Amino acid sequence: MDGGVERALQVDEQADVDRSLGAEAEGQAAREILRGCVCSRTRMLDRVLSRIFDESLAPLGIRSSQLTVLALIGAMEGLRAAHVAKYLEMDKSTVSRGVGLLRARGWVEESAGPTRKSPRLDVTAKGRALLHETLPLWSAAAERAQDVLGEESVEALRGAADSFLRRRASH
Amino acid sequence: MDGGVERALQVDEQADVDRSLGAEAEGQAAREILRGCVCSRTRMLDRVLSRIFDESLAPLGIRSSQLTVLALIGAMEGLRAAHVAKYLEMDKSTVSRGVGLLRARGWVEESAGPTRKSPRLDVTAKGRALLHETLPLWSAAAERAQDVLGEESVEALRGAADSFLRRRASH
DNA sequence: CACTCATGATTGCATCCACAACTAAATCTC
DNA sequence: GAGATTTAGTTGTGGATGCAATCATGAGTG
Repeated sequence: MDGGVERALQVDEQADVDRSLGAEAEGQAAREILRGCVCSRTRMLDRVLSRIFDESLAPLGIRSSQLTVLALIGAMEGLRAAHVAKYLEMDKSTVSRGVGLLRARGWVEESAGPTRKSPRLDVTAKGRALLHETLPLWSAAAERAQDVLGEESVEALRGAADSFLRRRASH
Repeated sequence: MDGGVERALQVDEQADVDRSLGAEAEGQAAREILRGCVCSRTRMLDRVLSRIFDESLAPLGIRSSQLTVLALIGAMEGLRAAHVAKYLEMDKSTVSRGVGLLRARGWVEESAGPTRKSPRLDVTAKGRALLHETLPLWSAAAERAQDVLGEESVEALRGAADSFLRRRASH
């Protein structure tokens, strides 16, 4: 096989990426992006974490993304779709479809809200039961995440999220 | 304590929603998940970052996710799809379709690899030109990310990714 | 009250993402 | 070298995601 690629995947990716670059300016751009991109790195971590949590939650037929929405609705009274979108930094269309799935599965229901156009969202009894069932699976996933990412990485992620939430709240 | 849930929505001028988090047991499970879930928080940060980067890159018709793959292919010689999947923690099917898009747009081409079944991937001249063009837009996005998330949060994310990459490399 | 504007939600579209099933090719084993 | 196993890539399916466009409703103004 190709020594550079293999070693990159085993030892120190970044160092080998640098080493495998030619002197061309195009390689510079590629390296610059790969090294420094918080976005691609965060997405990678998201993929790793989602894989772990979704696998753990699979027996209950709910995914981590849906569980987040369900938990939010369950934790706050009188929540409406727009609030979910704002709090979770989601597009309203994503929330709309996500809530649609939660409703289709009988975990969430719409009640008449203060206005006609935006009904309030509530977790059904079935949904509350599910939330209870998810707890042990969720805990197991969290432990596995620690094993896979390492405590340092998980703590850093928590810190990043906390920092962002504080910043968002103060703005 | 977190406080993020309440404070975040307070910004929305919806004081009613603030009187949330009832004392019921079900709310406990929901709160537990919301507060502690690294997965949902990481995904939220991913959404925020992807929004910023995709918006910035939009004029060039490439998304951050595609740019990551393109940059990786451009940075490493003789890369094949399976390597991309491993390095970026993606499913092979996702890589397959992603590379298909990059090829359809003329940014990536397949050359005959060492074996028949796995061709090597190379960035075309057009792709290299694009990589150059992305640099200033990417830098602008990185700056905006700093503004939105805050330096502390971005640094924590970098640390988390670095920590994970080191750990993965040593395993 | 009518008009305007902002808000909340849905739908079309394209992509992102992964699991499962499948095909084909490389590798291993005997 | 033939058969079993592993590996690489594709395709089907279902959900996640966001942008743009749309529609209905709420709010504000004259």
